[in-house]
Amino acid sequence: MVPHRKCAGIGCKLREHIRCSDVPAADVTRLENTMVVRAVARDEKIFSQGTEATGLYCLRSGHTLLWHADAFNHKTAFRVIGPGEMMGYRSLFGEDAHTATAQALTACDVCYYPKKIVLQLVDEFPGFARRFFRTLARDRGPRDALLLRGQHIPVRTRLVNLLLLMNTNEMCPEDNTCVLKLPMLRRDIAALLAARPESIARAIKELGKDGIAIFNGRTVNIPSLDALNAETNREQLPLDNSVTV
Amino acid sequence: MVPHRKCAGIGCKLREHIRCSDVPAADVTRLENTMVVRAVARDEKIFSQGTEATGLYCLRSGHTLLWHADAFNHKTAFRVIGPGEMMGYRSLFGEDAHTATAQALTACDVCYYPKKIVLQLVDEFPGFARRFFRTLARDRGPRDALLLRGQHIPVRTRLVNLLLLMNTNEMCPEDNTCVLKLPMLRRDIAALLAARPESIARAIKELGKDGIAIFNGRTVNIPSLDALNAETNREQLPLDNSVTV
DNA sequence: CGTACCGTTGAGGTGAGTCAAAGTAAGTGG
DNA sequence: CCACTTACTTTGACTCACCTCAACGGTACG
Repeated sequence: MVPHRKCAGIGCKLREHIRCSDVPAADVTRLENTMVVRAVARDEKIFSQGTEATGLYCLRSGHTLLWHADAFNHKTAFRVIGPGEMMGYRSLFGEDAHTATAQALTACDVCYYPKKIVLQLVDEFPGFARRFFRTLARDRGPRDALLLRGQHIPVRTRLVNLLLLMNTNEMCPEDNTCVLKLPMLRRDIAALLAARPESIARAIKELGKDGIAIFNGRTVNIPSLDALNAETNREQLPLDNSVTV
Repeated sequence: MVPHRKCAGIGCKLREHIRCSDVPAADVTRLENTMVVRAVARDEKIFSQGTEATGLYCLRSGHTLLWHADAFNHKTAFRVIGPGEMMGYRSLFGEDAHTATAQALTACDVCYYPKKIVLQLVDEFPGFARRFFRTLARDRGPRDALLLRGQHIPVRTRLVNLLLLMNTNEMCPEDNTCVLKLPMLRRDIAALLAARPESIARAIKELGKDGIAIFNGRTVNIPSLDALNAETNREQLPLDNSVTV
């Protein structure tokens, strides 16, 4: 697999924050020493809704799905976390229990930073805090939700939005075509789009028939990114994806 | 009008943050001096999607609707801001243009704090920053959206969820009944629930017929809060509403 | 006493959910 | 390597909640 561009160099966004902030080497070492890396198997849960937030998680590799379950266990996925991205920071700073469950879509390597040291660094180093504020404020969750879960948008268009979102996270040639490998099952796509797997299958069939996106298992062939873009009328919003946060 | 409990004493959540933090009196005075209070008429915009975020807004009185417009101007409301609540902080810290428009549902008094001084205080006083982190992390927006806009939830239930959310913001007697005055039009309710005004009217009629919530213009009579709660199976999530943040 | 907007009601159409069943891929053990 | 199990995916028929369009009633305001 081609290494993700956000993985190149350093590993995860938290360390990127650290590196670009006014944190002395001694504290960086302290952070590194308390960090734990854990290998997580597919379908395994990294943290669970309702449990206490004890630290910060960061994906070194793999993909994770964040979902929320309501009172009668109706699961609603709202975010895909890719390599280099952090998760669990909302509950950490909210001082609440986790409001979502993080479940591995693929095998993952997860970095874990204990709450105590993260909060210490935030308190002591304003530059670090500022970067964190920015990440928190730019959390893509609410923004993505509008694109992926708005019911005035048909399922077909929501699926296209998902492809475009996943595309910004993945390698893609510059020649207006693209081959994309989705890390999730149909039922996960359904949970993300607030639809049923059957509806996803039908939308996939339609997109294939129209030559917009040809699905082959989890591999998606996109003959023309322009045509894909034309399917949706979303505006281009700046995303918090770049290496230099 | 009965004064809102969050308005009693100090006025807004930002000043509450300040008061409970380690900020010296001199800096508090500095903040007070740069603050501007503006009277805003119904329907007037406080800030607009796409414009630069130059400061922080806080409602001293009145209600405001936050909505987002997509490329073809399809408006989607996602949050009602009540007295004492802040808005615009997401764009402020994200260093992005506003991704939503704030429009007054009723006449409002709005406090405005320039970006510069807010960021200064955040940098200088960790206790203040910490409180802000908490507010940012606990932003009700994403959470409310699940209750108000999930399409697996019927419009009738979404309307009940809205009543329950508005209820936590308003005065309400303890005897299990409640009279609620909604600050918005039917079309605003529709925008919040991602539905059409006609569907809202039909849901209102149904709730009245069943004696769950009797609408009379913008006044809603709720004979039994228990019955209203029984209409929905939402879990009780801690809200960032209390005066002592 | 219009004009304009808001709110309600009705009739009809449809996208997506539900249910059931068949098809396909992916493991597992002999 | 093949039977077998299991889980995932797709398809079809049916249903329904909500949307659309259109008309009408209410209320505020000049």
